[in-house]
Amino acid sequence: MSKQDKREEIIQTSLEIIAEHGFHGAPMAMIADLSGVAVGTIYRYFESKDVLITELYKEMEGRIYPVVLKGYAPEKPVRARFFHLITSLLRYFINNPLDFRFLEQFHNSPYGVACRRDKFFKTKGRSDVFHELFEDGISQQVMKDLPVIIISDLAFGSIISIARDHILGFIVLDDTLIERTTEACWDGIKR
Amino acid sequence: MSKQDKREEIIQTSLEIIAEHGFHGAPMAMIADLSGVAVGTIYRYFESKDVLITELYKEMEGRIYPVVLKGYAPEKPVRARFFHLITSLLRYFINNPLDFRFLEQFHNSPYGVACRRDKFFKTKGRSDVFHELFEDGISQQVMKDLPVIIISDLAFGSIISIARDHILGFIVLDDTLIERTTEACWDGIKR
Amino acid sequence: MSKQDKREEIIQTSLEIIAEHGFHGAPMAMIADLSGVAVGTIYRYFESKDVLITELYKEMEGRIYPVVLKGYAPEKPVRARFFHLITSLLRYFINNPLDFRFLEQFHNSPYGVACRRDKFFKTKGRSDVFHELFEDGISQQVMKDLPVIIISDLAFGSIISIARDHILGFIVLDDTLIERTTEACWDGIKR
Amino acid sequence: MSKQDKREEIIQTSLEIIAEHGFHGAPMAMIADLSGVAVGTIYRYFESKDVLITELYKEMEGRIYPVVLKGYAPEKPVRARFFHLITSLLRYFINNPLDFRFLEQFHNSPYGVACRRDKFFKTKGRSDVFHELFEDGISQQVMKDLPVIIISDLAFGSIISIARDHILGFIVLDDTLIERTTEACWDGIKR
DNA sequence: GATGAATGAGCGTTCATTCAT
DNA sequence: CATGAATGAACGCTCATTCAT
Repeated sequence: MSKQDKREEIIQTSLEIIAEHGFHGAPMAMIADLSGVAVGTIYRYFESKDVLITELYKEMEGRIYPVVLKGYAPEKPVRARFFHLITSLLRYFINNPLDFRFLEQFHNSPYGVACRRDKFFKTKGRSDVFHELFEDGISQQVMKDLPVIIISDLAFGSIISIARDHILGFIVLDDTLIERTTEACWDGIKR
Repeated sequence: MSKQDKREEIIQTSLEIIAEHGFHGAPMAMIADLSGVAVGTIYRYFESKDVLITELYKEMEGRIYPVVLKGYAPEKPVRARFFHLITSLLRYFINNPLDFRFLEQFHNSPYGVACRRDKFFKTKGRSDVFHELFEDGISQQVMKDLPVIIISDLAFGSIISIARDHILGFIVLDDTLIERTTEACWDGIKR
Repeated sequence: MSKQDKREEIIQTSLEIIAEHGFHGAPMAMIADLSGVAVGTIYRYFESKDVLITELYKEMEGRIYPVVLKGYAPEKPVRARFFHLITSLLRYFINNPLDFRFLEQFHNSPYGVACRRDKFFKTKGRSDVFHELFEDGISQQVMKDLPVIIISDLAFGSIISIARDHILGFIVLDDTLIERTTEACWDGIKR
Repeated sequence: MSKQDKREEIIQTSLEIIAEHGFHGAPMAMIADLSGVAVGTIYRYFESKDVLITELYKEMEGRIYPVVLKGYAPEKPVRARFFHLITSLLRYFINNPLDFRFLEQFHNSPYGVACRRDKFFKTKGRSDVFHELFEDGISQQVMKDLPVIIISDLAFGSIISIARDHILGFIVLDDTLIERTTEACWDGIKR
């Protein structure tokens, strides 16, 4: 097994265990076992459990962005872009429930809060696609004149809850439901 | 100190510590210390830490419901009732950030998932105010014709995210902002 | 077993293991085992291994001082006082080889160096018996006009080496040998 | 880099790290890193860490002896020889504090005790310069009629303590102080 | 020979839970 | 009933040593 493969294996196994059992339910020894490596080996790839988790998060971002942005056309109208991003994200979560569960664990933890705070303060200058979209929407008066962060919460809060319920098996999201749900989100934020 | 008082004290202290430091950051010894009782005593009132946490959650519900339902008039139109419930809940979270932090910890944990699952299957028969409201809204064709659970996610997902950002200090919700935010939520689910 | 007894037991066991195997050769688990308590129990009495070791050192000082000072008469001439202290100390080490071995381990370790440094800087004002004796000796022109610390090294360095060799079994110190050795030490520092 | 060079490099690096951080503070990986070789390579030159340390000690002796013996004239009187050896040794320690620190670590450890014991039993037959000097001194009735080992402790114990305090910065030994200190040592052992 | 990734026993420490007082 | 000292399994992490390349 190559160095890259082993790193990948550890990442993937950690993802699975943490997604299923949470951070405390994922001892390094268990991750090692299920990864088929010795405990010490993990520490060759990740300085500490904290670092492993943080890297796992970065990995996650690296996986999601390309998928969600595939076919994204920044020149299209705000509404179309919103639909593209939201349905893509929703589909990603549906297709990758482990990623979703991990992200939930992550965001609800010291790491996540720190990360959120970081983003909040650092994004002032640069911008991610979502932020950009919301700012466009507001300035073009297509979206409500509310703080970006609230627009963001309205949209993400909703679809994350919905994704969660789908993954827990409380609803089954098919294409029409995804469409109509996104529509509802749009209704919430559009002017 | 009476039996009830002692129980209350333990519940309250647990709430504070868990809200601030999370489940792992709240050892029984610390809870005991700050509650002014012995560790063993906690086990007279709660079979285990798990039970304590679950009870804490029930306690929480018992506190929130009365506050949120205060002045609630089931005979009023769906829209008015929605506004009442959502703004009340939002205000409750704003005024009781510890409760909010605890609930977030709780929902994002094995307990929370189990609890959600329980509720989902048991609520089939009986009904809570929110459920009832959403069902009314849908059947009266005031709300979108989507599964109740999705309507619910649209509304709650949003306002929970917003409450979180307020508590983390990323936004400051004043009365107008609460009003306009609720309005946006309504836009999302109204037909 | 009383609380005091248990603390005493842990102290004594630690002393024995550390004296024989050094700090690294004395894992908490081994100390616990031989003390007849669980690992966790040690942590009720000592915050950490570092603290345990530091306390052990204080304990040691508390044991040695009274023994060495027994019958010490500050009004006697310098030479007599020197003989009293040095032979007492030598005898103490001979009778308590574990204490001696521990002290050697301690002094040769981060703890010990820090402790030495502390003493060096703090003793400027107050004074221990030995310091006082050496200062008296120098000012009365009975001892050589060298820095106190050098006088101290001349005396202690010698008798510690001698005690070590006795404990290792390379020599057998009897009363006459102790007497003559002390005499030699005295010759080294007397004017 | 030649085989000899590599060995030398490992020895020197180990010395520095161990002198500064002690045995536990000197992991093989760190030694390898700073030596510019791979961990595995060290094991080609030294069977184990224990062996490395023991060899390091031998190396040390090999370095000190020539320096201390430089200009040593066995035909000179005992006193002159004593002065030569003791001041040379003291100067060596002052000029090579790393060597001194290492030797202290070494002597205060299982290795050191074993080594001392070895020497004690093996030196019975053959003899080192110091031993020889002390035996000469005693038989010529220039030194006190005490066991050689005690004479040795009187001298070495003192100057090692003094060297330590100089290296720790508690005193500053200049030429006169070295002279007077050696004189004091001599007073201790001379008849 | 040299390499350094892999190993896993072992360490110091924590904390939910028990039970003698 | 209340207490809190005692327990020991479990955790994150280190590092001397091995061995495939």
